[in-house]
Amino acid sequence: MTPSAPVPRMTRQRREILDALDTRDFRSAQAWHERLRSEGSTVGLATVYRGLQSLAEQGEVDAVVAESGETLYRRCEAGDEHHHHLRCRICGRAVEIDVPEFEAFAHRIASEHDYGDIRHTIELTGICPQCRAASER
Amino acid sequence: MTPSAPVPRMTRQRREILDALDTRDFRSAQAWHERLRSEGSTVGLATVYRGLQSLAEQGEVDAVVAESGETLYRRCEAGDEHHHHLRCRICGRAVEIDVPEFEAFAHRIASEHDYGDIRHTIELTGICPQCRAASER
DNA sequence: ATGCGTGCAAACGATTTGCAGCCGG
DNA sequence: CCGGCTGCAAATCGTTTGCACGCAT
Repeated sequence: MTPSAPVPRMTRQRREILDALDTRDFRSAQAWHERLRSEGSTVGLATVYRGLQSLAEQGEVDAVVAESGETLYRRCEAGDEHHHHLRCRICGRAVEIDVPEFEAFAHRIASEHDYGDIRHTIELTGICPQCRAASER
Repeated sequence: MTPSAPVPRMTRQRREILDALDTRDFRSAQAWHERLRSEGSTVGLATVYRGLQSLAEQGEVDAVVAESGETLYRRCEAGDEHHHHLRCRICGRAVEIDVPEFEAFAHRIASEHDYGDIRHTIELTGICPQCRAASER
């Protein structure tokens, strides 16, 4: 089906991006770029954008669109294909959750309305313990 | 709790925006603006943005962030406070669905992780019957 | 009268793209 | 060697904002 996209070339900057993606936090492309620079990398912002995009296509990273409209990325949990998160609206820290029943539910609704090629996003956000403590003083 | 936000003034352009919001489709602020102009209104783009924002705050319109990052709006179903949609990725047409079990689920997960002020977004997208037919020829 | 709402254009912030040179395969 | 990858800067794009003026209250 897929006309076999060319395998991305392994360059220094691509490796650096991969290496940087070690935390479990969602961060914007700009934030990742900033982090890379602060660690001595000379990678360009555009390259980080292009790299994260291609990694997202390969399923190497998760990408979510925040309410602000900016896209946040983080390394994907290896293997596990489909998952959702509970993300803190303040610090971005996220924990993975699973919504077993929901997958089935989505498809039932979809076929009920005769919609095809179903895709779903569940964004669960809140304020994490640390941020709650910080904000209520 | 809320320090009572001032009641929006009812101006010609605000009325026009309200009037235009008659379909059940999600559209971008720019799309609504275009529609208003094409119907003879002279309302400005910035005003449409400001108007839709304030309407969203009042709960008069729904706002969802598309994958592209742009915000889509449509009139809210009267009364019904919380709901979700199955939206066509091609034409934007959406049907309202409800996910009764999910509300409870969201709060269980939240308290499990000690997150507060929980908010959730469920975006169910697919290709509607018409668009499927159109695209497969 | 007062000051919120509006229009316009400039400002913005995130992301994308054109292009010349680099370098991994 | 060659085409994909990179960096940079300029270009887009959606959205926001500053400001002077008009109009709803």
